Amino acid sequence: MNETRALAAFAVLSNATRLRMLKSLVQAGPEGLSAGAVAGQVGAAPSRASFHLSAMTDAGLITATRHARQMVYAVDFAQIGQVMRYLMTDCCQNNATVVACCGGKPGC
Amino acid sequence: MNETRALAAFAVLSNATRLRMLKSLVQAGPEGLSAGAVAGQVGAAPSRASFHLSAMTDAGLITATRHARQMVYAVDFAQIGQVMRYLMTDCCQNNATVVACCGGKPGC
DNA sequence: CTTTCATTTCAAGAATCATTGAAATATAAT
DNA sequence: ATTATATTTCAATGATTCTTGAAATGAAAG
Repeated sequence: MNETRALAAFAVLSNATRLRMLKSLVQAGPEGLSAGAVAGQVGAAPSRASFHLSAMTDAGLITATRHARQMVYAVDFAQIGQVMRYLMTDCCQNNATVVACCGGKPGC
Repeated sequence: MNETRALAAFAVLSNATRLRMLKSLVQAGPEGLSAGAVAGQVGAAPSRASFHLSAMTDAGLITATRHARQMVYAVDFAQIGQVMRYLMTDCCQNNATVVACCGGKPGC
């Protein structure tokens, strides 16, 4: 994970439609969801869903595989972990407060 | 932390100038840095630095306090922790792979 | 009270991003 | 081959965002 990739990841996450798509895909788990299913869950037109799913794929946050005549998208959890790690370590220098929040401390 | 605030935070983090400003402010620690010092460190014109620092302040990632005739900005580590937590928990449902990355596992 | 220093605000233009619907592509079924 | 389904691509439009330099504001010093 470098700065360029992190910036691309944050850009993907800064859009409401895409963030909801990510949540839908997280819920779907490793099986993933078809483009049409994602579009349905977030209430987006097919072309709009495709546009955003491509952006997420290009940024490396999700994977795309064809399954018969549908495209199936799934979250790349390791990549998201890398993004979080970049923010925690490269940006925040493992600041204690930040680390504590991620460690699941209730006070945060 | 809710979706709206998280989106604003990601938008802030998706710009190279702002991400570098954040890194400079992290290095500066709780003392913070003046607007001019931040501008100097990232090589930005005063108006441009002010624009981005305002965006970061509005998103809640940094704090602004006047000190004589200069504005001093400092990272709000708790807020950044909240953003990370939102991504880990609300978006990724504490997925094991994501959590492991943040826990500092070397394999990630 | 004028000057100086630090920062912000403003307006204009450039650049990027998002949305829409129509057309095109890819795959499968009849 | 034709038809149907799923998705992507494309072009046009609209909406945000970014950058720049000039002007305005806030605060301290002479």
